[in-house]
Amino acid sequence: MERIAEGEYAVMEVLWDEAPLTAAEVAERVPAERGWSLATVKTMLSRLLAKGALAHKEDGRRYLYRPAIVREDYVAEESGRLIDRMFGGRLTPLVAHLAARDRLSPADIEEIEALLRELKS
Amino acid sequence: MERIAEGEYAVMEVLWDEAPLTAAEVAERVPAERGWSLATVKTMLSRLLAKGALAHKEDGRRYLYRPAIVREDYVAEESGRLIDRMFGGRLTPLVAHLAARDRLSPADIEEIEALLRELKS
DNA sequence: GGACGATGATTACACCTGTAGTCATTATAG
DNA sequence: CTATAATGACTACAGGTGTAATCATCGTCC
Repeated sequence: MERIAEGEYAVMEVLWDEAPLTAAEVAERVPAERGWSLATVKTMLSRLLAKGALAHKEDGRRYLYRPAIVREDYVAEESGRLIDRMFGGRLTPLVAHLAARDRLSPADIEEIEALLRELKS
Repeated sequence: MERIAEGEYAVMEVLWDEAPLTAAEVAERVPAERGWSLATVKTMLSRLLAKGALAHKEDGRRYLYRPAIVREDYVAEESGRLIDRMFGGRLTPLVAHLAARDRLSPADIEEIEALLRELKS
């Protein structure tokens, strides 16, 4: 599975949320902050097709695009990569790190504890 | 703080671990899997200097390199970026995700629970 | 004192990425 | 039928990145 770039990821998000879509529909749904032209979105779509991250089906003279990779898999790969690089593959140091940087509210802590309790049962 | 590329990060790791070092010493310590020549390491060092991620001190006719940014800060930025992009800024979904992908052993769960207990006190 | 080795600086180059513009084709509106 | 609009394909181009090679300089060994 080839690497997906930051910008391309924005396109994937759109299609993971709703598919299939035409290029124009994708362009409409990309977050406005990107300020992308339709041409830019089309470039992204082509590159993602070439990378095998999207699939397409002909619909008359245009394409309907659809994810060819599962979001969960991609997210797993990316988070795994970060945790491997920065935390020696261990999640605990990441949690400790975020806690130390005040990225964890008491509510977060409660929530994670509840999740872990559930995992054990 | 400018962005540090994947390869450059390997050099930062070396210097976060031990500093100051000369270019040759850094090259020796870069993980062998990279298979980098000394020239490549020198390029990395120059770029990191230009980005302000490293500082250098002259030692005769060579440099001693030393990190100019704190590892904790960099790691915080990168993990924050990933969590924002993929988990809407919340840590809980990340933990849930890793659990669902069997990246959490019972020992991990224990460890995180202990950490959270400590955080609450 | 001249060859040699180490060192930072400079240059090289292909590939990826962000950000489009242009082109050929075809369906469509009038 | 013809002008127009939509669409994918192709082209463009600057900046970042991986991966070096080359160059100029300076200290050192014989």
